Order: sequence, then C-alpha cells, then structure tokens
Amino acid sequence: MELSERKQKILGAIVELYIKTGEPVGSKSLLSELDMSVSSATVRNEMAELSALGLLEQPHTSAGRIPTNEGYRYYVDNLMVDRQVDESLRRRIEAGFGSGISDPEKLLERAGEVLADLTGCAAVSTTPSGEGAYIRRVEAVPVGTRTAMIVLMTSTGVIKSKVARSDFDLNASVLESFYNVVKASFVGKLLSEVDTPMMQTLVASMGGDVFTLLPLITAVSDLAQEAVHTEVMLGGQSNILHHNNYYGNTAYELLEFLRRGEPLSKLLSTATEGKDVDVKIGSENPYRQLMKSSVIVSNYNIDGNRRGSIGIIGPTRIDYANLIPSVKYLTDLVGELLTQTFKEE
Amino acid sequence: MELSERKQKILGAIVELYIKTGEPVGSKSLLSELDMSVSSATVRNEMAELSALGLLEQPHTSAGRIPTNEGYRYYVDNLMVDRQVDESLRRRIEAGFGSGISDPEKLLERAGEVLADLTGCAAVSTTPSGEGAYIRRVEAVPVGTRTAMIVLMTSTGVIKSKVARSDFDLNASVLESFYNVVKASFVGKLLSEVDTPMMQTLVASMGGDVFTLLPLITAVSDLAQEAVHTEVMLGGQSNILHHNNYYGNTAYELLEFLRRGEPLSKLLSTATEGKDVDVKIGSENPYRQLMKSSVIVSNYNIDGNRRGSIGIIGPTRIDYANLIPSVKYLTDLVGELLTQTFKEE
DNA sequence: AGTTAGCACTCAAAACCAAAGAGTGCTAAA
DNA sequence: TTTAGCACTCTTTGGTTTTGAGTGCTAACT
Repeated sequence: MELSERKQKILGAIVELYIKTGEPVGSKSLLSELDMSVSSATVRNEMAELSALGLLEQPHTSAGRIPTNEGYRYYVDNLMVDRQVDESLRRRIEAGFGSGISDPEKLLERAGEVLADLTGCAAVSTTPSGEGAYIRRVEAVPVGTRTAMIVLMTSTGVIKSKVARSDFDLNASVLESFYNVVKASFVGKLLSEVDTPMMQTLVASMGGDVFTLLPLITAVSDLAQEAVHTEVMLGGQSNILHHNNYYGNTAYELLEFLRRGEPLSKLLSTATEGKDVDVKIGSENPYRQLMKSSVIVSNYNIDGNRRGSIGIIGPTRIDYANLIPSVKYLTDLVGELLTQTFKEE
Repeated sequence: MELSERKQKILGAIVELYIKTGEPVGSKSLLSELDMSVSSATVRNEMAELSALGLLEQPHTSAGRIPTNEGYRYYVDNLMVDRQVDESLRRRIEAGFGSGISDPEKLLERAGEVLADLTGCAAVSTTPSGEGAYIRRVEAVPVGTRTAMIVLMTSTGVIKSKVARSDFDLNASVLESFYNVVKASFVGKLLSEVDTPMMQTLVASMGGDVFTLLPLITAVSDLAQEAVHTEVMLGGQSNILHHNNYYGNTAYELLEFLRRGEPLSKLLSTATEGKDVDVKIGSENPYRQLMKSSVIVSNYNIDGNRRGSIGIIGPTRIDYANLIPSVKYLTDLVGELLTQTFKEE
C-alpha cells in the first residue's frame, strides 16, 4: 500500500498519540501536536481517506480516530523507528538478573519477571527446548534401601530429578547394571529418541534384570519426556489489570487463557519463524482471547540454535517503538547467558 | 458473647444468605428464606440489636444488613457446622494429583492449583520448611573439564542443584578431596548450621585445597541456603477477578501484594500456631491489602512435624462452611503423600 | 413482656433530560 | 488543492425525578 508522505506523517502521529493517551485523536488535537502548515480541514480529509483505506476507524461517528489493526501493522512495518535501548534501561535489565542464576528454568522465569516489570505487560517465557538436545548424564543416588533419586542432565543444562522406588533392594550390583543400561541405551541419545517403542524394545531385551531395574529405567524415561517438553512460564499477570480498560472487560478471560500453557506454547513456537522479533497485532493472533491484544515475541539462541522464546502480551496500543527493542535486547542477553554457562569446555 | 437462640438463628441465616447472594439481606427477604413464625418487624428488632452488638452493619441507612468481621467471626466460631467433604470432591482432589509427583516443590505447586480450581479462590502454598532438616547427600557431577553440577538433597526430599565453575581442572583427585570435605563438614549437618561463620572457619581450615575447591564448596553452601528458605507459591490469581466486586476496586493491589512472597510467607508461618485450621477474617489480617479478604490456612505435617502451609484467599464472604474442611482435607492429603514418599526405609 | 401492623422517612440506583463539547462531513469560496 | 464555515451527530456530564427496598418508631394487640 502506497501512502503519500503527508498521509504517512499523519498516520504515524495518530498511532503514537493514541498509544500515549488512549484517547481517540481528532483533527484539532492532532494539529496541536504536529507542526504542519495545513488546516484541520485538510487533515480531516486525509483522515477520511485513511479511514477508507481501513487504517483508521472511529468508535462512533462524532469521535476522533483510532488505528485499526491494519493501521498498527502499517505503522510497525513502515513508519516506526526503533528506539534505542538506553543505558539506564540496560542497567535495570542486567540488575534484574542477580548474580549467576545457573538453572535455566529459574533464569527464564526471572527473565519473564524482569520483562514484565520493565514493560508493564504480562510476559511469557519458555524453557530451552529439548529438541536436538541429548542426554548428557544420568545418576542414581540411593536415598533408602529401596529408593533412589534419579537425576538426568541434558546437553542444554536442564536438570530433572525424580524419586524411583523399587520392590527390591538397590544394592551395588543392581546399581551397576543400572549404569550399564544407562550407558548403553540412554547417554548420548537425543531426548526425542526416548519414546514408548524405544522403551519397549529396551525392556524386551533386558532379560532377568527387568524386575529390579524397571522402576529406575522408567524414571529415566519419564525425566527425558519431561526435559524434552518445554515449559511455559508466565509473569506479571497483574499488569493486565492496568490495561483493563483497553482489553474491554475481558481481563478475566485473558488471564484464564494465559494460565493454560498449551495454546501459549503453540503461539510462541509458531511465531518468529526466521524473523528477528515477531509482532502479532490483535486479530492477527490465532486465538479469540487475544483478539484485542498484541503479542511481541523473540527467540533466544543457545550456541546459535533457536531454543526458546520470550515475549510480552499487552493491549494493541502497546508502545511498539520502545518495547520491541527491549524484548529483543532481553532475549539476546538470555541467549548469551545460557550459552556461556553451558558451553562445554 | 451470649446470644439468644433466635438471634443465633437469625445471624446464621443472614451470614449464609449474604455469602450466597452477595446482596445485603433485609428483614423480608430473610423471612422468606427462613421459616419462623414471627413477623418482619420482630426480625427487624432483633437485627437492630445485632447491629448494636457490632455483629451486623448496613452499607447505608436504608439497606439490608451485612455481617461485620465480628459477625463472621461469631458465625465461624459458634454457628457454622462444617460440611463434610463429599465423595465427588475427594475424587476431584485426588484426581488433581496425577500419578506420583515426587518433587515436593511440584507437588505443592500442584496442590495450590487444585485448591484454587476447587474453591474459586487464590491459593498459596509453601514448600516444606528446611527448619530442622539436614543435608542427606551431596553429589558433584562433572559436566565439563572445569564445571560440575552440584546436587544437594535434604532429609525432607528437597533437591537443589547448581552449576559450579572452577578455574582449575576438576580431576579425580580434586573430586575426591571435595567429597572428603563434604563428608566431614556438610553431610548430616542441619541446613541452618550452614551459615557465613561456619563457612569462614571451614575455608580457614582448608589450607592449600581452597583455591580449587572454593567454587564447589560455595555452591554447596548456596544450595543449603536455598533449601532452608521456603518458597511461597501462588495459584489461581485469576479467580480474584471473579470476586472483583467484593474486593472493591482493589483487585490489582491485592494481586500485587500476593506477588511479593515475603509478607505472604510471614502470614502463613505466623498463622495456625497449634490450631487445626486458621481463619483470619478481614481486618484480623495483619496487612492492609488483606483488610477485605479472608484467609484460610492449614498446615501439613511430614512425619508428624509441621513443615509448611496451604491456604486460600478470598473475599470475607467466602463459603467458610464448605471451604474450611476442603483446605483441611487437602493439607492432610499432602502431608500424607510427602511423608510416604520420603520416609526413610 | 413481647409481638405486630402501619407509616413516615431515607437513600442508592435507575431513569430521564438538557446542555456541553469534541469532532465530523460537506459545501462553497479562495 | 486547500480552507473557512456550518449544520449535524453522538458521547459525556450533570442535575432532577422516580422508584423501591428497607428501616425505625409508635401505637395497638396478645
């Protein structure tokens, strides 16, 4: 869509003013913000044309204009200039991560909280995906005569642990055969390879040990499943209430939607294929509950591989120019931290 | 405070009706709910006296009555009959805990979610306190030449892990001396004994090993700190919006308050000294933000020792008769599960 | 005594109405 | 193409009235 330079200027100003104030902007109040050597009538004509193009709309006939989703889209794609993430903000972000959080889950949770505080939006983050990760190590730590804590560590540094209880004593020889099985069949395997068929053939091939070892082996498999499954974390829910007005009265519905991890996880994973930062505006979102919200998502990479996402959810009149760079900055930082902490040396 | 039988009946009915409808109850509507062979005027007289006693109040002169905090208190202490937790509810609770969650943190988080869903309130739960718990086991699992994952397990089954990185290679002899130090100075110690002075004397006594071992030892100490510190978890925040009306317009403030763990944690720990289930009504709560809320808390025991709490937060017109037993039932169940899973055999 | 019918009174909430004001679209002149 | 002017629209605001549930009090009744 080609727009005259003046139309672009007007559209941009309307979007930014509306984002700032939340009030529909009329021709007069627009002129007082913008120094243009034209009259309000001229602006009105331009605004009428922008409405005809579907970029602006009116809540009712005698009100000012607000951007449509398409209006925001045009703004984000063509008009917006990314604000730099300024020094003080950077410091706040970095201060947000206390000294060395090494657990990736904790780190991501923290990242979500920091982002929520910073942006005044709800924030979501996913733990590093187990896709492509392999099992680096498995340990069985006896805690009783018949119980052991199974600890699994992945190549991405995720740790999962679980208590396994057997009907037989877990003496040294049992543990030894456990480690043999682990070494032969688990260590080095991709997490995604540990599935039901794999387990079935493994069990079938185990012979007599199966009764003593089964609970332990099952625990390992459970942990692998857990580790491959990325977890979605949510922070800053209360911020949604701040935007209450702009969400209509559906704040509750939105909160309920965000509580359910699955749709969110899908949302995050389908977003940002290739792109740097993905912005979905209002009805561009695939879920009914997000029709009045905008979502800004970016990926973080560990060692160059896309491993998870961090994003924020706010009203469609979210401050794109400032927040898109913030999200980007944070995800890059998280990626660096995780890469650094878990680089094999 | 002594009340005539009729006053008790009236007070009880008002409380229950108001809890059900949320509307101030007047003399007429009360009579239609209650079969009493007296006229509305008589009821009015009684209500006026109950108001004089501070048990009822009126939002404005020409409205019905609602219970004061003292009114609720009298109801809870004297009038209420606990409803039995019926079979179907029990099944829902038990179904809420999928098969064997062995990680106590996960279990408590789940318990909070279950309770929130069940009661329609926000729910809080604390992880088992490390008070009185000792270090059962420490493992160092090398993950690179200079990094190791330190895993600490407590006597209450809590697992904490963390990556430690050293400036020196972590070969077998380093690990051996690490295990020696651990065995001598950590295993069997109470978590609370691992504090700064203890670490200082330990480091002072270590001699030459200190440079290679310090990062590992520090990690152990960090983990002990983490483990002794109970974590507060919050679930069902969105339920608060359902009660929005009854909280006034301060839903946001309440949510913000609940986000901060410290005051909550204090609240839970000071509550229920000795008692079975503790109920704090409105201004009985020590925090301004909870003045319009009621809190129902109960403790769970592991192996007979009080280890943590689970509770719900709702409007003062919460359904005490049903929810108090539910909270009790759930905490008992959680205690049983945790005791069972982590009993030393 | 305790109870009840009756009645005047109160007050929030709903309904109604009027005026204000911001903004528009259109027309006609520059 | 731009602009001044104007009639029109529709929300917002504020004030007034009506309604209705509920009260407290008094006087009669049991």
